[in-house]
Amino acid sequence: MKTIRVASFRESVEKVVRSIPRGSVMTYGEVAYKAGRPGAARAVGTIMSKNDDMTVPCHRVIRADGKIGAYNGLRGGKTKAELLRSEGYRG
DNA sequence: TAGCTGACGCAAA
DNA sequence: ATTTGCGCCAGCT
Repeated sequence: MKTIRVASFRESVEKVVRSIPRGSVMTYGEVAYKAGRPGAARAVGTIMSKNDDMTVPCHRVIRADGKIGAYNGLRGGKTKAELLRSEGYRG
């Protein structure tokens, strides 16, 4: 029998972001939708901002208007734009 | 438990 | 096309 653990929205979001293939990007709204909470794009941003997990390619999550948005800069001076461009994203 | 914060999203001007 | 304002949701103190 499985544990009765209910994945927090945060865990779902991290899982979705982790599933984003290299060279591709997803909007906060899309991530929220896949995480099971359509419209929670804001919450996704809130979660990502405090996310210290390097296993989550949070830099692959951009805004719905096409802008890159913000980034914690945990990569070491690398900007979100630099990382995305490095992976093949041109915008 | 309640209130504040913020890597967003969309509509209107 | 750009800027401003309001609404939305989950996390953190």
